[in-house]
Amino acid sequence: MDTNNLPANVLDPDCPSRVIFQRIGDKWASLVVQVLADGPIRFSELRKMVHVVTPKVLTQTLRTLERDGFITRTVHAQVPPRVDYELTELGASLLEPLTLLRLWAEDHVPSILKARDAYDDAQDEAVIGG
Amino acid sequence: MDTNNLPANVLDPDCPSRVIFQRIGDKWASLVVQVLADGPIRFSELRKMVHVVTPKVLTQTLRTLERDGFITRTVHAQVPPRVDYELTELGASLLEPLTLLRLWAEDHVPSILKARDAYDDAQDEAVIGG
DNA sequence: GTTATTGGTATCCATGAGGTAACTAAGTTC
DNA sequence: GAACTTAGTTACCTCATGGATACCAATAAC
Repeated sequence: MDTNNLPANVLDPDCPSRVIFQRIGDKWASLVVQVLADGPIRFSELRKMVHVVTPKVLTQTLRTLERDGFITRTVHAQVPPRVDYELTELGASLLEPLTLLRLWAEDHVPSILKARDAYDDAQDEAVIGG
Repeated sequence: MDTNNLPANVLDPDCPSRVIFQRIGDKWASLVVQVLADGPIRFSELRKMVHVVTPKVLTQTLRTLERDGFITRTVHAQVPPRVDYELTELGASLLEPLTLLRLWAEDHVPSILKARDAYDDAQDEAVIGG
């Protein structure tokens, strides 16, 4: 391992990649990015798409994504206000790995639910068996 | 949208794929899976690899991964005890998308840090400018 | 009988993530 | 002048996650 060239390593708690890796795993951030895949969208539309997120939390999520360079925020001088959010090139580049992960999750739902049932049954038997 | 055939959709809060998608984003789970990529490993070794995780939290993470069918837990009848954790086929299949995401994160660390600096500078100027 | 080892568990506690609800700006409509 | 609109902000509260610490079981070595 070449520590001079700072090899990024998610397992190192001091490596920025670990922080970034976990930011991607954020409850809302990755969902927002995937909604933005269909093009620019305004705040209220986004709220509807990402079902059940409070304005406060959505704002927090969007600010963080903006700060990290994943999205841009465009305020239109209108009344009532109109604000559009759009993926940057960086944000768009995240779509590919993120989509693969989403597809994996969607594909393996049955396997995981099955594993859970089997595990829970085994637990029950262990308890009954004493 | 065909609701009878249950099209998996991460954006639907009631879809199991959303839960699973977010479990992958768990602080420790995805890290553990990536460590297990190198083959079976015992509890104490795992703790050293995933740097700074308390035994309680590691146990919780491992139990959840086991329940969801990502890993197996093998207890050897020895004293002192030896417990090995190993990826299942399901868990191993997650490695591919997860690795792509990790590589993305590691590759884009500089871009993100740069975006952050630019954003913070802009914020500072806005404050100074009044 | 004391100590060391491994893989945990039990208990308590602090942080913070996220939810609720009310409020604001600013112009348009009624 | 009251109400509606969008895109938030603010204050307040709650609950779960995760951290710190101590302890335990079982046996072998000393």
